[in-house]
Amino acid sequence: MRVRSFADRIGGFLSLTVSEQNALAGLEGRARSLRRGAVLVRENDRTADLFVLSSGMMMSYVLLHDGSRQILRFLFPGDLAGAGALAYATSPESVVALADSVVCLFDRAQVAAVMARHPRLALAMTAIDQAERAAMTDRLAGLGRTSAQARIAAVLLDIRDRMRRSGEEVASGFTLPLTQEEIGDASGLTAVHVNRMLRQLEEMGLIARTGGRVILSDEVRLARTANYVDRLSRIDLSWLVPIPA
Amino acid sequence: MRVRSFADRIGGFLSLTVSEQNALAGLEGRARSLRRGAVLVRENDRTADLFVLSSGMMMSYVLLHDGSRQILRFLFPGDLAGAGALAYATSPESVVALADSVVCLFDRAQVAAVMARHPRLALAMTAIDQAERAAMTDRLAGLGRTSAQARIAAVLLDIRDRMRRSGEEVASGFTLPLTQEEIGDASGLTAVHVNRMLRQLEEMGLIARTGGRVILSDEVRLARTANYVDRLSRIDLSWLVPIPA
DNA sequence: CGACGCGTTGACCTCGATCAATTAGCGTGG
DNA sequence: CCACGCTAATTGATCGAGGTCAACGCGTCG
Repeated sequence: MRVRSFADRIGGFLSLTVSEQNALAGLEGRARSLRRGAVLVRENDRTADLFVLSSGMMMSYVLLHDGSRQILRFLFPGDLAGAGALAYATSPESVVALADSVVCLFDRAQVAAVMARHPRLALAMTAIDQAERAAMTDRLAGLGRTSAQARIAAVLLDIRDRMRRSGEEVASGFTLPLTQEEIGDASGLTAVHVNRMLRQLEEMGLIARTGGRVILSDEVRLARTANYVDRLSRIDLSWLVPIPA
Repeated sequence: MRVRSFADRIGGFLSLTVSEQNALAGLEGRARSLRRGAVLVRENDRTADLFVLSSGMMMSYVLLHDGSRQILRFLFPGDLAGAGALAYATSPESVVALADSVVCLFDRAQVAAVMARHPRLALAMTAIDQAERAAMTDRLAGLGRTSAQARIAAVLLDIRDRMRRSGEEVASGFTLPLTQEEIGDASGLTAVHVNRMLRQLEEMGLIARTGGRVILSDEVRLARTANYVDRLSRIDLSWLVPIPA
């Protein structure tokens, strides 16, 4: 199983000073293991913790009054989540494990202290968050303005890229760790229609499926139909380098 | 015309020290006036600036390959935008003035410097950003999972609350500074359907319209049908207070 | 074996899109 | 003051993407 720390993630965008590395190492908080399906945070729970997913896979979502669910984000090793705790006393979203997972919890005061001492880390964190925001706006545009087919294609590409970034070896294909209902809740569709769109993408030759595995056969056309951009890969922190502590 | 600085906005959540006030005052950047319709930033433009809207009203949006538009956010005086510059060399979104407006531009290096010197401001900025993220997830859930009627109701409530926060006196009603097409591009609907939903809300007695003015006649029912939450009003930074510089 | 969750498929329906036409508001020039 | 032209709002008719409902297959687990 792939394991990633937050230091690994930040280090991927910025070369860290020893002092910064130590700060991040010292931050490694309370570890907690979660079984598949276990709920880490429930919407409106009182919470003061942020966390980094160390291994496994999780998702965050909100529930609407009629019981329907909108999945906001899939989490992979190295991802920071729960940052809502910086602004709210209670969580604006629920977080649940999609696979057996391990998380590292940090109290927001710890996070604040590290940010105060290491401005460059604070800025890197902010920048990564901005990239996630951009990814979210892409999803917003997808839900508001694109076809069911495009949304499914986008989900597939997004998960593939996030798996890769988290250290998984994803060559041509990967095992989709989601039910079609979950894909639907992420893309604003019903499970039934997700099924039809997967079939359609398959018939068009853009993907192939065998068992639980998905192969992105024609990434170029897939990315084009999805309007997809890998926001995390475009991060440019070069302007930040000349500002050491 | 209402004018708001970023200091006003942050000060609304946190009592600032003199040093912090000075830092924000010193940050007030290059002012720039924009006519209604003027484009401040275009998607993929090279940019290193963030900005605060001082007066007027703007919006950010992205364009899809087929030419359709998704409005991401409406900006009111005091709102910070362009934070994508912290992560990217080119803007992930376009920003345009919806009314004659004035903005204050800051280079990201300036912003970084202030954040480095004033950790509490950095955290407050981060927290406000988290609140905007929460608002965006609400919109995501709205687009993915709610009816056209609910989305329109949400847009109306959102704009009302943002106007209020920016200092506008919004009693029972306000002048909607948007075309129905813009409301549609914000909510993932067509202008035609926006029109029908406005009429429907009117017939249901939830809103009233006279000329360009909208009156939210039954806020309670409106909020219920919209699944609406005012994220900015729930920010709780009390935990931050005990960490002075 | 039976219950259950998930995937798959078909039949049908609805919400919102699309197409089209009309009306209202408003600034401009005569 | 009025004719014109443009943009936005409004309304009706029709279409279609995606939802809903229902049935069935298949694998897993107790």
